Amino acid sequence: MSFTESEENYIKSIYHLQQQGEVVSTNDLASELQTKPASVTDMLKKLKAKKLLNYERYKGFSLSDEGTRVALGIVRKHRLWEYFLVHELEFGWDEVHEIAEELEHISSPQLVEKLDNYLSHPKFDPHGDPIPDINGRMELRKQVNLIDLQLNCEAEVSAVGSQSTELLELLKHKNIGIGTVLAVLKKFTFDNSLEIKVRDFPPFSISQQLAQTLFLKPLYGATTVGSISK
Amino acid sequence: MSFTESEENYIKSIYHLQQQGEVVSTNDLASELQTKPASVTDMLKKLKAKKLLNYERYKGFSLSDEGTRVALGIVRKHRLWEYFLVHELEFGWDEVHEIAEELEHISSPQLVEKLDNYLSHPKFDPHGDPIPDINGRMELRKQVNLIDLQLNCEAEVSAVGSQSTELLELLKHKNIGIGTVLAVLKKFTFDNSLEIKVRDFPPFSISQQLAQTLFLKPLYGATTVGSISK
DNA sequence: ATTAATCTTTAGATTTGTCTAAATTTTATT
DNA sequence: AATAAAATTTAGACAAATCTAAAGATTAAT
Repeated sequence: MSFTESEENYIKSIYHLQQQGEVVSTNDLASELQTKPASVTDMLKKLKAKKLLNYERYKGFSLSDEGTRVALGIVRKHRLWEYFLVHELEFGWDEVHEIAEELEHISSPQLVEKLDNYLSHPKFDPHGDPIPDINGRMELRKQVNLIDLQLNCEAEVSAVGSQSTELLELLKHKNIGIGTVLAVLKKFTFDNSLEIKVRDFPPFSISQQLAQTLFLKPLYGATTVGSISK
Repeated sequence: MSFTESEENYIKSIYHLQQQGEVVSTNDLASELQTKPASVTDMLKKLKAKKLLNYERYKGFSLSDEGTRVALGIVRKHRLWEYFLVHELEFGWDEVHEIAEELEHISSPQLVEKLDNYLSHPKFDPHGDPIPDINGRMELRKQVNLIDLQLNCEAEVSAVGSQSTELLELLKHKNIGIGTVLAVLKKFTFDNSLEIKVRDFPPFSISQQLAQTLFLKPLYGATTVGSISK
């Protein structure tokens, strides 16, 4: 079975929102896709009819197994093309997302496999996201300690190393929590403090002790700190 | 200005039909695009409104300079991708057309230039068709004797060197005629015979004497091609 | 537990590209 | 030149994907 570009975009967005943890809502999906909730509802019905989605009106929705399989196929194509654009064509890693959004809809399965082979089966794309194999399997993204995070690489806080009230108080004061997206701008060797930038806030600095408690994972579609997309 | 995939397909088809010499008609275009004449008329009006086409109802049409420029851009992308698919991804030259039909609609101009650079500015695609440069200029294609045809380069029989019944009998037996598309798979130096492959038939071999009577031109836009700059 | 606020869906319209069937224009034939 | 044939265009309809506006369902708040 084949799908329209629009259907594929919905499937991919649902997949990504599901990965981010929360239950996906019609409104979430509408804003992710830059469209209106009414349009989303229409498409949900189509995807349900094609058995890609578990959906009941007013009750929410999630990808079916088949929908997930399709989503992983699109993600595979997107990330392989990003890898090609950066490592072969010498694009910057911040320039390739939009182009890959087009390339991911090219349908030939043979093309994907030949490309994968040509690139020697890369496991991660230029943003650090894992590339699913032909069966949809991919390596888990490992959490990285903030201390070890690459400069200017956006990542999302996924765990904290302690639950102490003192730590939580400090995190709250600095507007950092699970899901916060940030990047390291500078590392100071004098005291191992870091200058970081949290989305929608001006840069500020944090201590080595604090940094050590924060674990992060790279973001899908991460960009330079200057131009926050997604 | 940008164009829909459908608009681009119309522009490209008009370009190709114009290259084949005759004046292009609504019916020709409809059958080329596997659609109906009424649909063609609708699109012609759209393309005229976008100044890509000189068109007056019932009087015929032709690409404007701007339309030609756009067509050459699409042809450039198509042929560069075909080159990539065959020479980098190791597709057979007979497998790449449909895939390139999709890839030619990817919009990024930067991608085209990086790809061209990556491939070291090839002048001809795997079928022997010339690849327009960024200004729409490309090398003229001349008729080539079958003896001189490059290996694995598809070409269309455009002339035979004799009208003898003996020759025509042989050509008929081998299913070769004007317009036949074939490629040379192998050349044998022992007797200068050639192993060739005619579309839709298994490969077979022909003698030096026969090969010498056959003149071919690479597929698609036949003879002329100027440059439309600016 | 009502009411208010929010979220989701329906109803009906719009745009793009297509179609069929009928009308119009051009061209070819007698 | 008149008429038949062919090519082209118009008129009206449809499917896909979207929109706005309004109605329906759920959730939150008093």
